[in-house]
Amino acid sequence: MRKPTIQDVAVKAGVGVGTVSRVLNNHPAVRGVTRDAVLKAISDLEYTPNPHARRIAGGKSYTISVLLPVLTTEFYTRLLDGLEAAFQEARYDVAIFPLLDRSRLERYLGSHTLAYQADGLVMATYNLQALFHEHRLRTQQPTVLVDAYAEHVDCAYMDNVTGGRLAGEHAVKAPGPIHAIWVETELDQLFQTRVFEDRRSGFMGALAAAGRGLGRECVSSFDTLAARNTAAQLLDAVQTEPGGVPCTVFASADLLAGALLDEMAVRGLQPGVDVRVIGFDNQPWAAARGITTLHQPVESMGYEAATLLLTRLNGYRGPARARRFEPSLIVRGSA
Amino acid sequence: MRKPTIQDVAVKAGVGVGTVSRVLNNHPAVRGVTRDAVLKAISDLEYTPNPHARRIAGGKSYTISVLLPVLTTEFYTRLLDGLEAAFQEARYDVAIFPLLDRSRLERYLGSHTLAYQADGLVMATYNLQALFHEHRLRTQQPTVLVDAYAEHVDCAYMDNVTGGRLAGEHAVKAPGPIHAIWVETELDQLFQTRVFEDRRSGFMGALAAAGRGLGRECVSSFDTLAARNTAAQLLDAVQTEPGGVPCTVFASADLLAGALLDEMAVRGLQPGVDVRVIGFDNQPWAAARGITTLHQPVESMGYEAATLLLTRLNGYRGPARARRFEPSLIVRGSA
DNA sequence: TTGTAGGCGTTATCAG
DNA sequence: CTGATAACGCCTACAA
Repeated sequence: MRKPTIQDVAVKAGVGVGTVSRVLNNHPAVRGVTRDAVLKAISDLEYTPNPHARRIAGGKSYTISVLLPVLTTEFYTRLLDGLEAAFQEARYDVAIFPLLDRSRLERYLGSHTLAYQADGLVMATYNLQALFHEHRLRTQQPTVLVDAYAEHVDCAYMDNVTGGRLAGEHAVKAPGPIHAIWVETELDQLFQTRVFEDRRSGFMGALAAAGRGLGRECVSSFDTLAARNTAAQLLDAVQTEPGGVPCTVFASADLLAGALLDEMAVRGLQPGVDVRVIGFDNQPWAAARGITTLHQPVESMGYEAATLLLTRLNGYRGPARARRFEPSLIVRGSA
Repeated sequence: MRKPTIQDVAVKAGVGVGTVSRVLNNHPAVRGVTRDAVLKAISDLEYTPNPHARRIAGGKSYTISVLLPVLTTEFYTRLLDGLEAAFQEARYDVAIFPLLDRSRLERYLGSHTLAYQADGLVMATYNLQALFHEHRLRTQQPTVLVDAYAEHVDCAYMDNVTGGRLAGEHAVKAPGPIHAIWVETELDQLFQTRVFEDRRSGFMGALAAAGRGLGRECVSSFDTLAARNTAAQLLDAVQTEPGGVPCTVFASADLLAGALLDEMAVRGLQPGVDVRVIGFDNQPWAAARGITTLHQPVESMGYEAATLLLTRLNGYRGPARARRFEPSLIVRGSA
């Protein structure tokens, strides 16, 4: 009852192993009839190729390492969906390395791990290139950045500046003061991301272009409690100042927007009327709560990132490419 | 500049490949001098064996799949530290599969993935055995549960009943009412864990043994905001009822205890005097906040789980073994 | 105790 | 288009 091999399939289909290998790899030079016979043998035998054997025979590992932060957001689930879809089509395996902490990252970069054995590397959100040079990775693996941008590296990134701008352009459509809540950025330099800076600069730009100024700015860490407290502080200020309501608040992440809506409900403030709320991310629950927000084509970004890496693996040697993805505004009741 | 192979090492050390292979696998029949020479060649060349080649030649992949939830808690970082330490010693690679969502889990179990090819499986916290049967995994891989218990499977688990009991025994040392805050368990049956149930039953047992009853019970989801709200509710009730203070509160996770302390501070209630607080987990920040809590030997549990799996891989065929680990009470100012 | 040779399941390179 | 056959890097007898 041992696992069937390519040999077994070849015998059963009455062809040579080479032919079986060809149909396995979608090689064009196979006659239709032959291909069908092989395919039938494969399914009859419930044959699955041994990945280790192809790794050793082909000189490639057919494995991609994906390094990503472990924020338990839907964002990374969707990102992985996009990445995995593309890699699976190309028969690559993906190994996920959650960056739980800094020392773990360094271990991943040690030469004994799977990360080292992989054919390519996907780095999400954080640009760890610098660190890679410190550790002078011997085999410079093809690398692609996703949800991050850097020069001289292939990357697929979300244009958060544009996202911020769209939010700003929507904000200025209404009169009244405009406020914003930003997300506190990580302290560790290594784990820094420019996402929220970008959203801010896009937003500010739109306001400036419309000749509008920003009222209050608050900063909150990415945490429900902190978000709620920040929302309360902002509303306290807004409610006590003359002409404070109606106003518009750009909450630069849906988590913040949700907390703001909660706090507004307590105070009897009506979304879209007393306080117009614009979020960011289009989280799954954003629709139900009627949050006007920015949707990000995350899966597409992941898919494209994977595609960029695959072209490198297939021999592309040209200059680094950058693929930009634009968030789109989804208008709902909150603004 | 290509990766050195076992051949290169053999040449450099002036021995045959067989000898190199033997020292690689800790085979006893190698002379000390020879071994040293080989070892030197290995480190000179910075040679690392190709795991895929090992797999295909030896029939093992030397890879372990670790399935774990992605709660970004220190708990899983420590657990992985323990697991990886043991596996590294045995020259096994570990591939981490974060269980971001249900469909992803099913994909991991698909026959093409690394998880399927691994020599063994570690499942953390959740017992997914049932699912495995549904999917009738053909190659029943050796599996070990960690931070979870089930019959007929090797497992290393934290005795949360004892942890709860220790908390209870500490709680009953003081007079006054005793309250508790529990963590809401996951809705999806598949992703269920008994951890919090166990803490509860241990705690209740200790109270019963001491002839004491439980006052108020609250449930909170594992989220800072929810925890804070729950704490507020509890304190509202406690402060308004006669003889409500001083009292003792068992917060079954440090996250809950921290939120409780925050809310107490707002109300001017003194920890350890007005309200005695007992947490659970001994998070890194628990010491600074003076939280009396239960420390869990998480690394040891991980290490032991890995060891159990390794014995299976080395041919152990006996009955399932269960290794129990006991939390220990750390008394600080809060109780 | 050590070296040599055969084989593991694929892919890739040839002739045909 | 297809079938042999030589790699790929390692492990494991078997022989020395």
